[in-house]
Amino acid sequence: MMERAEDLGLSLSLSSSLAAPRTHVAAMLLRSPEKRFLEMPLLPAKRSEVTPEEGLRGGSDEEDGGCGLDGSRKKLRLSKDQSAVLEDSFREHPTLNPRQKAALAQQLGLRPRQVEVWFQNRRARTKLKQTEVDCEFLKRCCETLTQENRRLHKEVQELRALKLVSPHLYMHMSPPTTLTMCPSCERVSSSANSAAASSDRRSAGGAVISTAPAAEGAAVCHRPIAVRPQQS
DNA sequence: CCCGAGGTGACTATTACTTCA
DNA sequence: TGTGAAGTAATAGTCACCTCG
Repeated sequence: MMERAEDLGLSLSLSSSLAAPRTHVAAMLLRSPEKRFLEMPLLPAKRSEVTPEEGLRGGSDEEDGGCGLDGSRKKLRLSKDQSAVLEDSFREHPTLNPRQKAALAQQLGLRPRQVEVWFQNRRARTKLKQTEVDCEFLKRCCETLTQENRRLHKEVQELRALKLVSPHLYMHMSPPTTLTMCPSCERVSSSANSAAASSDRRSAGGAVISTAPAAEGAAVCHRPIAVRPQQS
């Protein structure tokens, strides 16, 4: 965009220290076909339409480029050391200001544009991964809630059946011990307290959760208003 | 040796924001 | 003070290359 890759005739090379085959990757780098373009003059990629003046202008990163003579995209593989430094830096601050970018580039023997691209990709891929994790988490939440909902529906049906068969027994039995949470006020209530809570509601007007079978399995908050005794 | 999947460097298009005339 | 153009940075989407099983 702003930083155009029209740096004609610039060769892409790792600094000598980084080129040392200390790692598997670096070693491979030196013997693989990639090596050929590490020393290859770079031309604009699909930007063959770049005008001569653009080509000479040179972007803010005048070391831009990255493609071979045939116009294909050629990739530099970062060494483990370089990646580690970039990772550390990313953990510290996921976005770089120009000075940090330049410093990192110098430290790693890369072009600022490469550092910039690395951070762009890192942000994008981190976000993507996080989205996947979130999605997975929400899926599990959904499954759990669906199961819980099913269970509550079943419970309601059983209670209704019981009420029809023997109302006397139903009147005197202790309520189910289900814990429920009001979706609106998020107060958790044990339904064993519901009877007391009902009377409580009448007297104090506080928000309570109705666990009456008629609630169709959904916890309903009879919340007139948060009428809690003010603590003076 | 071939092939597909996954990782990753590089690029383009788009959008949002800032600055300045 | 409001406004449009230009510049800049970030992001989304994609391509291309490479490695690995």
